[in-house]
Amino acid sequence: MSGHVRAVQRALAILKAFSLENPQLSCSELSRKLKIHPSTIHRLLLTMEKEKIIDRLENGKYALGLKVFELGCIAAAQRELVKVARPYLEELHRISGETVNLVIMDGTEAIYLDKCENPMSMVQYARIGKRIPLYCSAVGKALLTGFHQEDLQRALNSIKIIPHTPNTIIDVGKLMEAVQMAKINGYAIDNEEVELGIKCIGAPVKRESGHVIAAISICGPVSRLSGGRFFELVHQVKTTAEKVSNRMGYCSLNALSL
Amino acid sequence: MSGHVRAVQRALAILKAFSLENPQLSCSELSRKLKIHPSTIHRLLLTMEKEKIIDRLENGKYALGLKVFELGCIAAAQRELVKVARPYLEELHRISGETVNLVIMDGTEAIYLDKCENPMSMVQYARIGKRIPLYCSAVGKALLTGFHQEDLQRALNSIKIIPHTPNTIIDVGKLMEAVQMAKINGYAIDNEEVELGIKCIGAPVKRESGHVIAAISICGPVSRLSGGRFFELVHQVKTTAEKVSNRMGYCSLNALSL
DNA sequence: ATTATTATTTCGCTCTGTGAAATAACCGCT
DNA sequence: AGCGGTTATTTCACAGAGCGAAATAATAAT
Repeated sequence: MSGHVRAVQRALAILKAFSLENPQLSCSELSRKLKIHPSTIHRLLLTMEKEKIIDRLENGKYALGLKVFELGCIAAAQRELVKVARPYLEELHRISGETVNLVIMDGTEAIYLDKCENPMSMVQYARIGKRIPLYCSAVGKALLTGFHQEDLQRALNSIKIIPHTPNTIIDVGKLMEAVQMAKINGYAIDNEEVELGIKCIGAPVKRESGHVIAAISICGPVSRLSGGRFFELVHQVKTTAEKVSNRMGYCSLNALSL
Repeated sequence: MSGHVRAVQRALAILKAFSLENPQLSCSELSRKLKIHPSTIHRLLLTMEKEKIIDRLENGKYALGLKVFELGCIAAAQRELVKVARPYLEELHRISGETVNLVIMDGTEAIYLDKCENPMSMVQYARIGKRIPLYCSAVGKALLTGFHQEDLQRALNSIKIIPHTPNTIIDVGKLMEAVQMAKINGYAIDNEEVELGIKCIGAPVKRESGHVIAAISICGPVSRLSGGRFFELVHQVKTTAEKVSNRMGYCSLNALSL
């Protein structure tokens, strides 16, 4: 019938139980969290450890293994989008000097696929593989511009909105407006809505169908993303997103008339 | 008795079948490659697709999914070594201006855990998650310095040595010598043994036990890694590796007498 | 030392995952 | 179109794989 091999489902559930906040777990923790008999957890862990998918640490706990890391790199490398976008991200980073991100939507969040940042920078704005809410980030809003009115409505209603800063837009109506504006302008902003002091400019990447498949953004301290420079950066981000869109097979009227 | 849940083993075998060279595979390809009945492959793929571990592409083939990417990032982030080494790699990159790598041993190869390179550089020397042979790379030899004579002998004999360039050392005796030298000097070199025109300098990272757990290297075109600058870079790589070793809990007499 | 918690092994029973086979979809040919 | 060949997908009855209760061993907590 449909896909359900219990042992595998459970093994995957174990893998997914690990997170950035909780990168190492013991047998019993997993057992409790997943409501699976410790004996079974143990057996599955052994199986995965043998395959280097799971590491057992000195402290007896378990963690994601080297093979997961390796597979993750392959998963990233195989994504056409990453390959295509990379040089454009680098160019945008070079001309802007700011941290540049590439994200895609996954469920009700966005996930960082790639980034370029000054390796000597003191702050790290994002981390590849991390997730970020759609409703308060520039990339998130840029992604949401791909939705039609009703879908957007539905999507925003199904998301639990948590205020991260005083600036976070928590009103669905205002959010819809913001996305609407982003759609018209071709870019979205995050005005210290995720973190105070940090501003972002995001623009959507589209496929030939016009379907939004990703978003590109610039992030930085408010001081550097304001005044005349702000509009300059907006232009750069939009241009970059358009270039990647074209390479992914999207031709807007804009692009044609350039 | 020990870890063997067949369904899981097979699911993992499927995941491992994907590689950089072969990032997308069809049901039947997998079936042939792994000698597993197509029906079973299909069922396992469905199970994993449901969990976003596997993606089904437009062309009907399968690829590693977004979740694998995400888990891979967690696997990387959880490694203490990566966290500890990162700032030192960046410092080395800053002072040297060259591409810097961090690798660990895995089986009979080394695997890139992290790197710092000029994002505007034209060439990409390595890719995180990629593997590189022990016998011809600087990092490889640096890692091999952790072995005792007999283990080294055994290790080198069990590896199939493939000449990558005319400079690749294919004679086990000469290799042993090279590793011996590296052990004495505290650094290893790759003198265009992997790729013509590219030179590397590698140094081992050790734990408190003195056990070699990783290696750090600098890579670049021959022209930039020669003359007086070469020895300067050797010093920088060694110093960096020592700093990371210390942070990982290794105190050499050298380090104490600094 | 005593208890509580966790990790690991054993083992009999059941229900799961398996693979042969059937069916359907999809090529590339002529 | 129609026809062979490959591949994807579904069905189903059976074997034996994986499950979990329970027992045991190893740790941690007090």
